[in-house]
Amino acid sequence: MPRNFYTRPTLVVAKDLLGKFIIRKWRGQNIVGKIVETEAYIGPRDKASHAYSERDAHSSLAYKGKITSRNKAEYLVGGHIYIYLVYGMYWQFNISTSFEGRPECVLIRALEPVDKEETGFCCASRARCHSEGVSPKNLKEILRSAQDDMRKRLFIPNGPGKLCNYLKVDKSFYGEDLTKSKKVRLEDSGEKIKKSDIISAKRIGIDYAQEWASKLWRFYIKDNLFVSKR
DNA sequence: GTACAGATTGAG
DNA sequence: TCAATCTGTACT
Repeated sequence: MPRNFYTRPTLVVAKDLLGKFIIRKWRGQNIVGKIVETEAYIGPRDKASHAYSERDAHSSLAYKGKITSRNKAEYLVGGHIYIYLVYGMYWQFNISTSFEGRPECVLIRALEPVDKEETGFCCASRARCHSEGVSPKNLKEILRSAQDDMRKRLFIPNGPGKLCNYLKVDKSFYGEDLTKSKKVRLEDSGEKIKKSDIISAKRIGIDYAQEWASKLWRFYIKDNLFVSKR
């Protein structure tokens, strides 16, 4: 995706990211996932944002926010990777949005695994149904068994920490430019997600953020099986 | 230097 | 419901 995709308003980007492919080049192969769940963080007034600061939130310079060694990638022009560790063990993959100097970003919360076929991309779940000769009706059962198989390796990218494991990304991707990187990029899948298939909900794990905790800034594709559990 | 909470997760 | 696990940040 080009720069001007990422520099639009953060809530627009967060919704528009649904259905896009993340393509990670790793050891000569492509690891691909379709984005199915996102969350917007709009600092520094947003108390859930890492750019929030009590001191700056109400000043006329409130767009500035605090800058630390952890959150400085949030301030880069849209299209850069902001990645950090939570709870001492899980990486969180974010994409900066808006202009340089504006600490706004989108957290990627879940992907649907995608296989790259000779004919192009297709969804792994569908490919597996096809190869095993089962109807999509039995998809849930298949996914459950696949999940059992892979649980130990956290390979199912249905959560923000798990998708980093799936994509093989870590702190070394901090500040990477998605429009230029040779290791990871975003691509339009050609799939247009209908407005009625985009669900808005409260963001997860930020109950401390007071009035900002109730903002409906989490977006996911309706009925998609890879949306993180709640 | 030290204390402490956290944009999660899977097990029980 | 709970604990694993460790870094960034604030504060002494």
